[in-house]
Amino acid sequence: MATIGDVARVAGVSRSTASYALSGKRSISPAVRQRVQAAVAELGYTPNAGARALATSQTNVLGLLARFLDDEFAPAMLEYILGVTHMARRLGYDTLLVSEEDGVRALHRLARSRKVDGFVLLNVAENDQRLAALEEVGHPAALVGLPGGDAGVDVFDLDFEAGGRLMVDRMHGLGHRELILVSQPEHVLERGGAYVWRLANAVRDRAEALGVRVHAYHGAAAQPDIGADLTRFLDAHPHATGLLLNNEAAAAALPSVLGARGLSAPGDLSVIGRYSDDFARTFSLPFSAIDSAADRLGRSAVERLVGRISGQIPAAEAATVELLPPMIIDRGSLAPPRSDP
Amino acid sequence: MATIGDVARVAGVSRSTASYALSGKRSISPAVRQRVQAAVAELGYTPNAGARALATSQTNVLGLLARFLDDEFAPAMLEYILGVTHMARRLGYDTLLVSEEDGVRALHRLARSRKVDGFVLLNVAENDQRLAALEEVGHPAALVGLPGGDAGVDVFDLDFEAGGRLMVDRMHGLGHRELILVSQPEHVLERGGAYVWRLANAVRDRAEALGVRVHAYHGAAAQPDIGADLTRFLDAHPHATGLLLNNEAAAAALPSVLGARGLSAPGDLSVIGRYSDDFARTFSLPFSAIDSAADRLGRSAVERLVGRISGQIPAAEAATVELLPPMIIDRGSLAPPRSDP
DNA sequence: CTGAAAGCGCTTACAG
DNA sequence: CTGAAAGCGCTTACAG
Repeated sequence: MATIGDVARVAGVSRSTASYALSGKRSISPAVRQRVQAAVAELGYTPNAGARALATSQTNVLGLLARFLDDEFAPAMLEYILGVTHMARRLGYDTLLVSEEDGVRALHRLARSRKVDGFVLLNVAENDQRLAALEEVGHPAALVGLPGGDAGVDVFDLDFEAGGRLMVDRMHGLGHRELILVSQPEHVLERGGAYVWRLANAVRDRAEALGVRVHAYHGAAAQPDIGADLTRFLDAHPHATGLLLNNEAAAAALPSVLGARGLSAPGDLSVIGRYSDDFARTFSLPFSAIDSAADRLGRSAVERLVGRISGQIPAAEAATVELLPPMIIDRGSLAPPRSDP
Repeated sequence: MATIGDVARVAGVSRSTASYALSGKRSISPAVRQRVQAAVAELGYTPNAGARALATSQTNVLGLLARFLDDEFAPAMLEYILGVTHMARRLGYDTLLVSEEDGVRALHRLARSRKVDGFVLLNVAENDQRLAALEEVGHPAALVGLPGGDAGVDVFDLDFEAGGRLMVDRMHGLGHRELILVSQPEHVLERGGAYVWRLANAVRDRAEALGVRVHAYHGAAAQPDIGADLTRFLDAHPHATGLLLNNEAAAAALPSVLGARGLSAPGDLSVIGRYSDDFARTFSLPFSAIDSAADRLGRSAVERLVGRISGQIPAAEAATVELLPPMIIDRGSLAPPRSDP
């Protein structure tokens, strides 16, 4: 493998000149620059990452800490991951994907070994153990998911409260006065999945303010339980005309459940979900939904993180919380309630 | 951040002794070893990865080259990825996830910069551009997916031919004599998704040998097209009693399609799919299926790759092709055909 | 059983 | 505008 020494020799300059010619950190005569570039091309030179990391204390690698939970919807995680890897690459970074259980250990290991320049944490919980570790190690970081207290680092998330309000407003505007809300399982919530109650509380408050009845439930996160749950909820509230879903599995199961009852949306029931457009396409979900914008959140987190690492965002600049305004992607499952004869 | 020099000073030994005490590469008096270990614990010492990589030419990082295709089923990829990251970590490696379009470029970049010790290639095509690049760079590698020619590196895949035979044998054994096969879209095949025709051809040959009629189709990879496709296939062959699916989207869409027709499996139609258990659970698919064993394939690939990297598998040992025997996970969608009155 | 020293391949003050 | 040299933090022959 060619080294900078080889490049220097071929170009007939010193190693430092070769290095500067490549980094552009000091002015170089055009002739020399040309010779160096030619040598690089001829030798297929690429700097040794370890040597460069040792010399500069920069790795150009980001640590991506995913957190997979048994009772959550794994495929959704992939979109965040791809958002992160794509933006990272675009900005000149590679991504170390960490899926191990013990995120705290991983953070310490990667930070202390200087394997990465910063971290993106996915699926951040209300009371996330990893935040304390993050503070200890002192690496730059960005979170996807809004934690409870002050994180001390940049945070990106969908505005789930606004999402809850938006769901109710839309239904109310169409004339619906009795709704069913199906959230993620209580396990998710107890474990710190704050987005569950943030949306649910917002739905409740807004509904109350508007005089809309809401029956709020937690549903299972997988089949066949969630199908049975949905059937039960629909049985219990025959006069409900709108269904709000903050639970991917419920959305995926709904077509069969409606089919089995001979119902269709929006004819018999208006439906709003909350999931990604990708998810909708993959599983043919014909329901209007608030876009979870996973890809975009991943990208934004990386953009900001790299800004911190590179110093483009001054260290003094306080950490921000960026809550993405929810947007409903219309797939035709919303209409005024059927006026019963 | 503590260095080996700090450890040496605190332990009262030389840097080389500290290093050897940690690596165990030469014998160390128990007393010294103790002091070094105590110093490590006290200082929270972790070796600097860049420095170690520079000194040893080993990074303890694996490059994972995923390949996401528009018309393939992305969530399935996640299982391979997790199989890889989990086994890698267990063996002391981190995983660099590469999702960029141009896999060939990425291979060169990572190999030449010595950022990784070896590569796992996912979703390998019949005629995969990345294989030539792999040979050029000379890094150890393992493939998930069987390419056309001789890859020159270790290959892991599901035995799709045996899978095709197994599907037909099972249906035939139950008494079915007319089947419909729904494969991935032709795009997938043309692009080099050899597993599509490997399974399809095996189905055709076995069926012919057993005197079973098979209507073979390609179906779309997403909704709503795949739903329409399925409906069309079922309409065209009202006497078919068995359905073989080598197409995840088709499996996901089938419950609604059957529901709409008032059909159920296996009462009206026996069904065998080919997807992972995880997929079945997530989407509540009630169909018996050949397990795609993504997690296991990812793990096996890493195990072998690390064996090559570490030299535990001698370089002289020829590359192997490991085809996993297919296994049907029974979910109750298989029964003898209804004896029409 | 242990230490002093060279070397891995870069970058970057320092000097001219 | 360019070069000689130090230094990043490890590992590992070499020497005792």
